[in-house]
Amino acid sequence: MAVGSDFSLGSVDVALTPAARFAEFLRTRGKRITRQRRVIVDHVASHHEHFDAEQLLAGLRKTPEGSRASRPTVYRTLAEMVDAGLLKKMVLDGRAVYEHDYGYPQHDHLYCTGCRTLIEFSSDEVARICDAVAGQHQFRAQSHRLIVTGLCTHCRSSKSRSRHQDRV
Amino acid sequence: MAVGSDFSLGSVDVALTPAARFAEFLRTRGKRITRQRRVIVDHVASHHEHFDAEQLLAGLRKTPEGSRASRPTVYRTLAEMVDAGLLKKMVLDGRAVYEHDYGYPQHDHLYCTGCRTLIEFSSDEVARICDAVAGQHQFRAQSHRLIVTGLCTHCRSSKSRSRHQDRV
DNA sequence: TTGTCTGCAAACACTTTGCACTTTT
DNA sequence: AAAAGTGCAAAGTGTTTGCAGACAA
Repeated sequence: MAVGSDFSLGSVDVALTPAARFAEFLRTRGKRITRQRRVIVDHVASHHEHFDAEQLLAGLRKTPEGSRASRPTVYRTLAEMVDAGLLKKMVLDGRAVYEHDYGYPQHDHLYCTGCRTLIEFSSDEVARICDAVAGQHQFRAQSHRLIVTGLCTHCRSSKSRSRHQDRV
Repeated sequence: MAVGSDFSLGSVDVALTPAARFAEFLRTRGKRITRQRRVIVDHVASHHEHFDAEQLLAGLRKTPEGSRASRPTVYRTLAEMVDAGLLKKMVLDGRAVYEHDYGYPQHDHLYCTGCRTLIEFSSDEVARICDAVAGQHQFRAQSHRLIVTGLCTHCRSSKSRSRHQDRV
């Protein structure tokens, strides 16, 4: 993941707000800082849960500001935010789910097939293993994704009721 | 190519051929052993690489036998084979990829975004970590999936050429 | 002004489904 | 004969794209 700041005067990068970081990203790419892009980053930055495009769109439409961002624009902007290193994308049950990646520590997930909830956890062992394995295969690891699928306490109780299919 | 005998006199389950295992699965579910299901399992069992529905369909259509299995039937049968524990499904670049799961040891993958190749590796440490983490969160782990994304040696050379987008 | 962005509608890839007919049991 | 399976065509999902008008620089 190439993150670096093009102009580093001190310890710049880390202190930037997501919006500022995105603005910088756009600027260095000759892209424009439009109203919709601003509204979208702000909205995303103010919500810290995992979300998908549809949820974001729904959230935006609750505000007069965000109502003006269309679905295509939301999709386009999400892709840009991933490029900018603000968001991380993963695919669950056939749709893309996003989470914050800027200023957030590396982590992995437990995924409950009952309630479709993601639980975060950290383990530096995982990263260590990835590096080791990559090395053994002359592979240049860029990132990894570990998802432990199962049932959370809550869903384990109502297990027999809910038909939890294992789509991956 | 279906190999073995359907009647094992010694150690049962593990010794079953994929086709036999599938037949048993179908039987116990009141499902029927049709020509297309037979052709599909046999074809799948005789190819040991990762594949997606389209590749399987293409492969089937090269044989007179398999030509009679339609796309919907292939999809339906793949789902059944996953249920039967013969195949494991994962999603990469927006389409489902299958791999053998019957009689194959647990493993994880390195995924090259350049050539979209999966490289298998095993690490019991990973399973250990998953269990540990699940325990800490009162989570009942059913399975896990670890994918290390990056570039293989080959693609690392032609890195600048190939536009390797990071869809996940 | 210039060139990027946007919204719309249509297109997309992959997968699933309704239904009349075919097969297995 | 009864029940389950199949193929076809059509419908879904979630996401992407072509294009003309809107807008940031």
